[in-house]
Amino acid sequence: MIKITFPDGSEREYEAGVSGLDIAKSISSRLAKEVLACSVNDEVWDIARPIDCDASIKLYKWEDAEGKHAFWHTSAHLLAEALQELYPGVQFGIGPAIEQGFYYDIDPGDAVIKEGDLAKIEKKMLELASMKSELKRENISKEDALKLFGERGETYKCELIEELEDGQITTYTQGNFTDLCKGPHLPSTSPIKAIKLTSVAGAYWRGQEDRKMLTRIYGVSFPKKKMLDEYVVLMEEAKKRDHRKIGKELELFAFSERVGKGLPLWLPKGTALRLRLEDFLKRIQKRFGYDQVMSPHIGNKELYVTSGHYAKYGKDSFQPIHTPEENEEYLLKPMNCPHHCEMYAIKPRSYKDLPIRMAEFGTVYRYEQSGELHGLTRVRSFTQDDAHIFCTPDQVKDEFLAVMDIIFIIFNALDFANFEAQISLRDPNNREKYIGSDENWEKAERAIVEACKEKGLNARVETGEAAFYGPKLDFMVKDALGRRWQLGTIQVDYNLPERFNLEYTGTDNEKHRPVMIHRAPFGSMERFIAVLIEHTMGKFPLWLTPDQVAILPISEKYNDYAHEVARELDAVYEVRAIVDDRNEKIGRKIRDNEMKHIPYMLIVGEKEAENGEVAVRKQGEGDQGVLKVAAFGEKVAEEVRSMINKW
RNA sequence: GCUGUUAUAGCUCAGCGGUAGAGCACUUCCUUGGUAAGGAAGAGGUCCCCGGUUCAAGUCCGGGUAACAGCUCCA
Repeated sequence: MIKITFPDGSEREYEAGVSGLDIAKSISSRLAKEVLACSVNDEVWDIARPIDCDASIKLYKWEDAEGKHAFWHTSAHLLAEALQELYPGVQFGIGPAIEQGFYYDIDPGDAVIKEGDLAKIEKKMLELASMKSELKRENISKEDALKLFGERGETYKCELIEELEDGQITTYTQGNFTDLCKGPHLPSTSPIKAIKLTSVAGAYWRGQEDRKMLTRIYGVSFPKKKMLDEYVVLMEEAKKRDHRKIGKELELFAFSERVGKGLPLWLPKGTALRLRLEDFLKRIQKRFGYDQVMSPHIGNKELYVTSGHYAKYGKDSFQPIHTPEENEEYLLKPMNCPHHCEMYAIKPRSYKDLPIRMAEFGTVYRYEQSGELHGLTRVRSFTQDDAHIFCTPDQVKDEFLAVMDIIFIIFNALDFANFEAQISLRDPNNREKYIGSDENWEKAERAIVEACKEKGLNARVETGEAAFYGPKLDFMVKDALGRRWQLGTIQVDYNLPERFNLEYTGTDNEKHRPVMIHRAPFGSMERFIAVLIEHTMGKFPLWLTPDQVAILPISEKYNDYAHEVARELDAVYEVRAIVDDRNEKIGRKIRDNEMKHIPYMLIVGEKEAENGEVAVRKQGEGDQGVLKVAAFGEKVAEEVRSMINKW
C-alpha cells in the first residue's frame, strides 16, 4: 500500500501501481470522466501512469491549465498521426501545446500543405479520434530511440534525441504513430471531440533563422463541440476589438501605401486623443521633477558612431542622408538618448545638479523588417514618451522606484490591470554580446531586482533578454488576440555615459561618471494607443475621448440652438461637443452616435430650446432626464476634473 | 527578411473566362420627427500594379506592391 496526499492535506491509502485515473474513480465517477492530467509530487503526469510510492497528488480537469495542456498536447499527436497518414514520408519536428491550442512543426518534403488542406486534415483527425486509440508510454534507450527514428528517416527527432540523456527518453504511441515525447498525455484520443486547425505558417527549425523553415500547423481542440463554437464566437468578438479596425472606423489614424508602410498618419481625432494623453503624462512628469526638452529628427552619423548604435544597427536602419558636403552624413534618429547625452554635456555638472531628468516626446525612425509591421503596434516611425535620468550611482534605486510610480499611475488611470512585468538580465554565458563592465552590470541588475521587491511587483526574470547596454524592466500587456506587447520600459545604462564621457563633480571635487536611466511609461504613443483601443473597444474614458458629447436636434428647426449649446459647452466648460445636424429622425441619430461610443448625447427640441435645457442621454445607459445647459456643462467638467485629480 | 493567405465602390463583401454587383455610407428631393436604422431618386470602379496565356482576363499563369496569420528580429 502507498499513501496518497491530496491538496487539502487529507490522505488515503491505495495499492502501489494505482494511477491518477484510478484515484479519481475512487472519489467520484464524474471526476474520473473529467480528469485529464495529474501532478505527482509536483510533476505533471499522465493519469494512466502507475504511482509506485507515497506521493502528493493533484488532479487536473479542463479548467486547469495542466488539464488543457495534456488535452492539446495529445491533440498535437493526433494531428501528427493524421499527417502521417495523409502525407507519407512527412518528417516531424516538435508538436507542443501552447496557451490557446497546439501546433506541430513538420517537414512535408516535396509536398506543400496549404490553408485549403486543413479541412481535410481536420477530418482525418476526427476520424482517428473516433477510433479511441490508447496512448502508450514507453521508456526507450537512447540507442533504440536513435535506431527507431533513424530508420524512419526522422532527422529532426534524431537531432533532439542526441541531446537527451539516456534513461530519460520516452515515447508515446497511439494507433500507428509513435512520437518522441515526455508527455504528459491523455490516456486515449477519445475525449477529443471538436477540432479546428486555425492556420498554417512557416517556422524555423528550433527557432533559428539560419535553419530550415518547417511548416507549422496550428489548431485548437475541445472535449465538446459546443466549446469549439463558443471559441469561434470569442475569436470573432476579439477581432472586433482590433485597433486597426476601430482606428479606421473612428478615424483615429490611417496608413497610405504612398506615404510608405509602417508610417502612421494621425488623423484629427486620433491626434486630439494622443495629445491629451501626452498632456496627461507631462502633468505627472512635471510633478516628478522632469524637464521637457526637444531635439531634431536627424543627427550626424558621428553621434551614433559615438553611442555605439551605428556599429550595431547601422546596416539595418534607414540609410544615411547625404548633404551637398562631401562625407557629411546624417541619420534619421532611431532613438533620443544620444541627443540627450549631448544636452547633459553642454556644461560642467555638479552632484548638486543631479538627478537631471530630461523628457521628450521624441519621434524616432527604425527600419523594422517588413514582416514585423503590425498596425500601430510595430511601425517604422513612432513617438517615444522618452526621458533620460542622469543621476549618481546612489540615486539609481530611488529614481527607479519613482519611475515605477509613474507607470503605476498611468496603468491605474487607464485600467490596465492585467499587465505582466519582466526583468531582462544579460546572458551570463554570452558576455561578449553586451557592452560594459561586469561590475556595472551586476550593480544595475541588483538595483532592478531590489526595486521590484520593494514595490511588491511580481516580475518574471528572463536571462539573455537584456539590451546590449544594460538590464531592463518591461511592462507587457496583451492585445485582443492575446499577443503580448511591451509597453512601459525602464532601462539602466552604465554604457552611454561612458561613451559620451559624461561627468559630474562630486563632493570630493573629483570627476565621476553619472548613471543614465532610460524610461518610457507608455513605451510608444502608437503602441500604447493601439493597446488602449483594444482594451476599451474604442470606448475611451471621458477625459480622453475625442468627442465627449453629441448634440442631436429633434428636427432641423433646432439646429441653431444645438450649435449654440455646443459653443457654450466648449467656451465655458471646455467640453468637446459635436452636432449631428443631419436631416434624420432622432431614433436614427441616437443609433448612429451610440455606435460611435460618444459618452453623452444631448437631445434638443422645442421644449429644450425654449428653456435653455438639454435632454441628457448616456452612452449605453439611455435617457438621464433634462438639465439646464450650464448644469450639464458643469457636471461633465466636474466628472473630468475628478478623473484628472486622482492622478 | 522567411512560410502561407488575401487584394472588386468610402466601408463590408458577392461575382471566378463572355457588357462590373449587393448592403451600408455619400448626394439630391420628400418628410420636420421626442430616445437604437422614415421614404424616393441619383452619383460612385484603372476589379492593387506590370507582364503572359486566350478570339476574349477582376476571373487562369508569372513577377512586383501592400495587407493579414505565424516564424525570426525589436536600440
